Amino acid sequence: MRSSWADLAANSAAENAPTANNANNTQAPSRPVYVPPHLRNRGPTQSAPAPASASSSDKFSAPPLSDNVGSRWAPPPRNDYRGRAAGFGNRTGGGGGGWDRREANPFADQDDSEEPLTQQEQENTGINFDAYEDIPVETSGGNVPPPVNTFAEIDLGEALNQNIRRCKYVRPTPVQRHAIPISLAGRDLMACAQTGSGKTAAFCFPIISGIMTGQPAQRPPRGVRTVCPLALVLSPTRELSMQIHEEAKKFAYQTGVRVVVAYGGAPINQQLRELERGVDILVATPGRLVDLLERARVSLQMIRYLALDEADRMLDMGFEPQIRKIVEQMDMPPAGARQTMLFSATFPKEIQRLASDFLSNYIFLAVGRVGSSTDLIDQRVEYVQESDKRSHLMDLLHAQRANGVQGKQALTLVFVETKKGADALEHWLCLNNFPATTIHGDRTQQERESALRSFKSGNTPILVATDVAARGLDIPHVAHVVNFDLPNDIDDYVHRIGRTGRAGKKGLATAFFNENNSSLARSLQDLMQEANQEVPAWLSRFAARSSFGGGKNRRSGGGRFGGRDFRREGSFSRGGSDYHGAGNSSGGYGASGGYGGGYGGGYGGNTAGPGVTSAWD
DNA sequence: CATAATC
Repeated sequence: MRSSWADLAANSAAENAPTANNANNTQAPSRPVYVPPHLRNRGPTQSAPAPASASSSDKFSAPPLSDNVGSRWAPPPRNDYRGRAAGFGNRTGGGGGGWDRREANPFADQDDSEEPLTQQEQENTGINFDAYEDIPVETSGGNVPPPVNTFAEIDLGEALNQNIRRCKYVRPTPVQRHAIPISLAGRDLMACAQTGSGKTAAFCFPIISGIMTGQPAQRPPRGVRTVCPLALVLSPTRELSMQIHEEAKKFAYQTGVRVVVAYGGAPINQQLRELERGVDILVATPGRLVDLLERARVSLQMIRYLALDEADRMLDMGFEPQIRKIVEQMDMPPAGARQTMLFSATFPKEIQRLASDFLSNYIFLAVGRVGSSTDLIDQRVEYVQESDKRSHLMDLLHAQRANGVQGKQALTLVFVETKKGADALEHWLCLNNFPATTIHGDRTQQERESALRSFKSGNTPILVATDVAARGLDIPHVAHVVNFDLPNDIDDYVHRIGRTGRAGKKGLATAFFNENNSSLARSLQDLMQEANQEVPAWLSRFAARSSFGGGKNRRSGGGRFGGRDFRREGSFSRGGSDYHGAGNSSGGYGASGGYGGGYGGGYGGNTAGPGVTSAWD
């Protein structure tokens, strides 16, 4: 279980109590004082660097994982980060010198080893590495750093490596193999990769590593309550920000790098307190961040890293002004003076054009979608009149009920177009004895979070959602995504069905199509064709009828990628095999199989051995 | 047109 605020407060109080007595010779306990990351977590009275014997030559023997479970704190590791100034090697966890007085163990909810793996965990280890062997990768931009095959090749430092082990990641995912070296080289990046492909780690690892190795930050002026994060991660929904925060805390555990989240719909005071305890990486939704900036509680002047998750959504009509305000009109260093990383599963080229304002000499990276070419997601389209949708859904749910494992119904995520529609459908499902709940923007944040929890746990195996749940959310074991109402944009469809078939597992996606969705017919047909799905004849007729002009909804890059570098438009010829290697592509490893060998574990199907997992998120 | 995003 996650530590509640009450727990944290209690811990914090307990921690503060003894130090309050010798407040004369140490930092005032009630007022957090900025301490650069490399000086944090040292004993309160240690003002000089540790003796050289504690430096990077010291070996840290990792404790067995089982030592880290339960409620006790993990033993403080020695972060012998290679290349750091010698003598800073003994940041001890919970030392109280910095702003990490006590850091909740984000791995505390890991199972004890004596407890058998839950079915969920067994499935989590069932990564189908074979499915990734032939994922196409395209990079463009000048001087692209070569990809790596293992985490060991990347020098992330011992603390981060240990967290990677704790996460049970054994090797980097395709997007990580390419994106991490690019980011570590200090380059700006625009990356297209399916959600669930390990993007969070792909931008978190370089940020955390960079903060640990970088110059200590300047102290902000005394007495000012403004905090100055070094990295900013923006995402379009509160739940996604929460998820990124949870992940990032694991990666940053005992590195001395502090991650704080801020989003709306929750009391701001608690978030302010967390910020005042210090922040290196701020994960936020745009609205709450603007609020914090206007209150001058946060300043962006020290930002070295900017990451936009679901970047195409962040730059679409609804979000763009807020993002521009944050990135261009506050006090953030300009492109070139910071490192900017944009990630999304889809990247329409109009959005790429907008996004290029935020980037400087960037590298474009596209990693083929995992699910599409390998049929991990079984996509079906059924012709259903509006008036028949409910009974049709009932049929699907009945069928799904039989598929449930261990008496529990398999998780079904039902997307609708409107918030009212979501409430109505949930109500109707409950009336008909289907355990359903709903998540959308008219619900309180508490309701949204409890709906998501209840769905994830299987207590309410049917979740009716608007597009708030379409992107990025990692909900393991969604067996079925139903597009009760199809979206107007094919990219939204891609994101929605991406909630299933995750981490190399199979999933089912059913869409209800009727005349109201004519404008989507062509792009849906194309997408399904590219994914080797069976396209019903009636859909092709719709597509032929409604797409004379080519349509606004055509996908920008073809099937294997969520997008293609818009800087290369013009040299691009559709349908050829000149997909890779054209232009200034980073020759040598772009083509399929050109970097084979990285996944040669020989784990066929979905039955990899326990503990064998990848950094899929 | 909808969806999301501060109070």
